[in-house]
Amino acid sequence: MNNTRLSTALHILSLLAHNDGNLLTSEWIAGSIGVNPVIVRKEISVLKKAGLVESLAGKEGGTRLALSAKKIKLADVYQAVRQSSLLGKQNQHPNPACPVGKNINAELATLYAEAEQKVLNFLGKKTLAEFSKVF
Amino acid sequence: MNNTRLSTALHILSLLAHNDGNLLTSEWIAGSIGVNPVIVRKEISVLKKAGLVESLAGKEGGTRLALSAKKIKLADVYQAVRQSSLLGKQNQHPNPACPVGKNINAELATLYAEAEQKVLNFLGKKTLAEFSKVF
DNA sequence: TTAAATGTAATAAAATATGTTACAATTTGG
DNA sequence: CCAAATTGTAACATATTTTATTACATTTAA
Repeated sequence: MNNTRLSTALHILSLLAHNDGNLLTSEWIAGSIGVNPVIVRKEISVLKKAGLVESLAGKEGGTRLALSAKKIKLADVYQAVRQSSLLGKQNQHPNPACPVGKNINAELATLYAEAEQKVLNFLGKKTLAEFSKVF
Repeated sequence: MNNTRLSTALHILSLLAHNDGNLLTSEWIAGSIGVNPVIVRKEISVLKKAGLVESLAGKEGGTRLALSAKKIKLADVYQAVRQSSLLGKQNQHPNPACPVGKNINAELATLYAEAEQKVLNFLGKKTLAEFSKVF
């Protein structure tokens, strides 16, 4: 997760939470984040697949939350944008002739999954409403 | 942490733990991981600064643990290789004229630090000895 | 004194992430 | 119906990060 995707997603969702029901355009959102509107549309596409937002095409179109901000957990957002293991990639070509090389990736997978679960538990207790109420 | 550095470090340390006291060369370690020996030496350099391993230069040189595997916590390893926030980068150019843009990075920093602390707590309970005993 | 190792800088290559352009499809209002 | 504004997405370009490689000075044991 060495990228800005979760930050971008939380920024988008915070803006939507602050404009409850109103449709915001990707261009307007992009202006608040300071990125290209296409980046915003791509991230919105991901959030849409997760059922967190909905969009209307065409003139006067835009995006709004699909759920109340109280019902959106930060864990849902994380899972929507998540691409790879939190603690990193496993070693790519471990030597199967070595007892450590042969088994390390399975062991790492377990460890990383457990660590990630701790983060999910934490993020599962926080809602978008709480996160965005300070703005 | 979208890289293999923690995996590589744990692989190195597991090999050292399994050869208690013996000096292992970067070339030998690299052969088990399946990477270039210079990658191993660079990672060892980082682990050395953290006080986890020690090396001897010259012929018959190599690297060994500087502490018993029971005294090395996986949190120490994580902190040694850690470079950036676990949950990613903050947004780079948020618009200060927007209430959300103005404050989001501070809010993200707090959230990300708390999440990372959960991982540190988890990894602080695990030792290298436990992690590597299965090999 | 030679061979084998570390330590590290410099560079190259590969992989990821971000940005941009373009344009079809959709939808509203005039 | 038409023009304007928007989404959705593909294709491509650029930038950044990660990994690999080469080179070589330094250290140390036999």
